[in-house]
Amino acid sequence: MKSEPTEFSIDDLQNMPNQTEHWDGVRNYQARNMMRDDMKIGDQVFFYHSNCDEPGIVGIMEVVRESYPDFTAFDPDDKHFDPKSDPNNPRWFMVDIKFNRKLDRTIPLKELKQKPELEEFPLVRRGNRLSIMPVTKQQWDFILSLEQKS
DNA sequence: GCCAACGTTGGC
DNA sequence: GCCAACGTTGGC
Repeated sequence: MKSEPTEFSIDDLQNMPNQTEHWDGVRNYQARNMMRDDMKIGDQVFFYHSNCDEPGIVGIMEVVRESYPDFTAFDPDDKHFDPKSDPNNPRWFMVDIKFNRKLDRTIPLKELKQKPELEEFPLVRRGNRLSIMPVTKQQWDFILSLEQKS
């Protein structure tokens, strides 16, 4: 899952009560579907910092609550307000995410792009703009194996 | 700040 | 249903 650290960083997550926060503001159908249909309690998730000095994977979190309506879509004062999302038939969903740990170092996007093992990983594919994307077990293990290097 | 690559919108 | 125009994302 991506977030701009100026908006919400892994430190912000770590400092939340219970180190837990709802992942609101996703307004893309593909990303929504993954939260709504695929993310289950106990699933491990990489936290990715985007749009910053060193874009990359910075930590690990865990799903602690499965899909429920993103209430920020109902609030006209909220940045992510969407008048088309009806509380009786919500368009947008979110999950709750809990801090697990920071990686010992940021694993930069630049480095991930150089790895033939990650050719199929959506994050490094051209033009990818999804803020949430699936990680296979193989990709997960490989990425974690990079943590202690260089 | 630029711009490529998308996704969404809305006229027809 | 097509597609041009527009808006957003996000690396660089």
